[in-house]
Amino acid sequence: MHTVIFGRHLASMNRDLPPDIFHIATGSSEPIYRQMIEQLRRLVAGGQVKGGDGMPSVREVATALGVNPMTVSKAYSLLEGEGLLARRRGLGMVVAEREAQFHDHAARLLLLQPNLERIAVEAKQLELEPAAVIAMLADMLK
Amino acid sequence: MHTVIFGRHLASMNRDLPPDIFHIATGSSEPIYRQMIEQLRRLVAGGQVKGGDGMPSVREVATALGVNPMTVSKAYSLLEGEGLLARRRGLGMVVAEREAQFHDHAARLLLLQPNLERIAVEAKQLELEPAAVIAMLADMLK
Amino acid sequence: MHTVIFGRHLASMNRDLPPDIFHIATGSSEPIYRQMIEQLRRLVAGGQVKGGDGMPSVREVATALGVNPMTVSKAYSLLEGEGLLARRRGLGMVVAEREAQFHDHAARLLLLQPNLERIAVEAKQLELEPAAVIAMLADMLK
Amino acid sequence: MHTVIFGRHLASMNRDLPPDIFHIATGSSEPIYRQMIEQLRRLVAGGQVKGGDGMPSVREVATALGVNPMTVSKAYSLLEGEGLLARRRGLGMVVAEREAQFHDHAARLLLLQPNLERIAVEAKQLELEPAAVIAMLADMLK
DNA sequence: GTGGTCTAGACCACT
DNA sequence: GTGGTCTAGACCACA
Repeated sequence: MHTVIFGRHLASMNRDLPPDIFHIATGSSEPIYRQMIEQLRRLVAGGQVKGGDGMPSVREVATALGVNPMTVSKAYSLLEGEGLLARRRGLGMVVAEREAQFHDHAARLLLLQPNLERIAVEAKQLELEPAAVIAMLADMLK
Repeated sequence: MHTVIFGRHLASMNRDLPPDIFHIATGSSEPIYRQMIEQLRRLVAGGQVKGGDGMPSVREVATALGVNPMTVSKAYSLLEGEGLLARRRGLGMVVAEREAQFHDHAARLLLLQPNLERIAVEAKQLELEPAAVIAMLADMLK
Repeated sequence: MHTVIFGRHLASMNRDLPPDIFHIATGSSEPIYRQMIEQLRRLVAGGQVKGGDGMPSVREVATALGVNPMTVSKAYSLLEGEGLLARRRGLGMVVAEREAQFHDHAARLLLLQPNLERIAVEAKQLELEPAAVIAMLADMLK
Repeated sequence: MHTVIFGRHLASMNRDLPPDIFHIATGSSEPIYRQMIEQLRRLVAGGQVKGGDGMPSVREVATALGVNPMTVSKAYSLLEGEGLLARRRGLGMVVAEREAQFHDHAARLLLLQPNLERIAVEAKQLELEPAAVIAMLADMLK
């Protein structure tokens, strides 16, 4: 799969992530490449994926997901532009060391904040009881 | 705020709604017409807008929002197809009497459910403490 | 080409830039989309293109340059991600207002700095006389 | 800096070059093998490296730079094809005697010319004052 | 009309 | 083997 000829040249590459780290909802209106981007962002922020981890190759992911390699490539490129992935030319992509630091709990919570705010606005427009909304969310989080 | 342009004295004290009942985030990735549709649905379900209320004209809304009249027209047409608005020939759109009934609290909560579920999924991927997420939402709902 | 139906809906759109603002060296090893990106960055920094200016459409540029629309689209998308362009959905791209501010002379000089530093390193490795290098550059800048 | 590993006493006091004569920017978009080629060309033209000097082995350079030996080998092969390096069977590569002559100052300046022209073009697109550009370069060349 | 997404396939550069 | 670039063409959503 990824034959290493000279062991020491990828000192920073920890492990190769499996091609099935991405889970795509093909029915969703959200573009495939965008689903991939947001998933990887969360995986990194949550610590499931660490800096230096070797990403599965574009072709591997493409076959695993049954999508066109260009679609995967687009996601990778955008993640590279974002600083989350780094290219090892001729070798593949790795999770960037600097950017992919653990976010602490507070930082991760901040990532959810804008989405929570949207919920709050909608709940108010619906004139819902705060307690009922909170109870529903609490139930889902179990 | 609620300036009445043409006093329309009909049965059951209904009002003419102002052109600024919609609040559009032009920067959002959500289409304008869809923002309008969902806002009106919530306003009706929450009771801020009642059956028989007169909608502002396409042109009024378009200028108030700085949006293409075609976009407003599209939203109105879809809401009409949905049964939430009704066309009164020569008089413009009014909120439909039959469809636009108060939803009770449980029904309104159901409208929020899918969005809450998205939040729950994201919170789990971020490995957030349920208590922290709930506390944040509770704070926003005050 | 760009028929405006209702004049007031694009208050911030100053003028439509011609499709030939880009000059592509097809022989270059530098990718087409990257040439476009760097050219627009410089045009904005230099003030030749201002915030609010309407970009020519993807299809116009593509035919003017004789390249695939997707190539132009890629450049536009990356420039949007960079904040230099903004999408007006259904209407096309405009130069972003916030990002596309005049750079003053000092700021523009900073854009050239890294490239100049590369030159300096190379000149030293070639053990060139500073005066000769400077004279050559001065001649080219006339 | 110039540590001699194996004293090789041949005609015309030539040295063994250290494995760290190359300085690679792995983050650069310029390919590693190309960086190596251009650096060696400049070092030879500038006289820091002379005909007959012994190049460090592929393996030495690869480990010193943390680069794949194939990459170093590719650079060496291309430099050999160019005539700048020569293969001494069983002894490794040496800098070629015939090709690796001092370039006089004018010839070396010519090597820098294309890069300077790129700078000039960019400076014009940025509408920079020639004097300011020249001053900045002069400062760097000190 | 606008841009966005995805597919299929070819070719290239780098390691 | 790796990713990058470009083309050609189809389909969609938005205004």
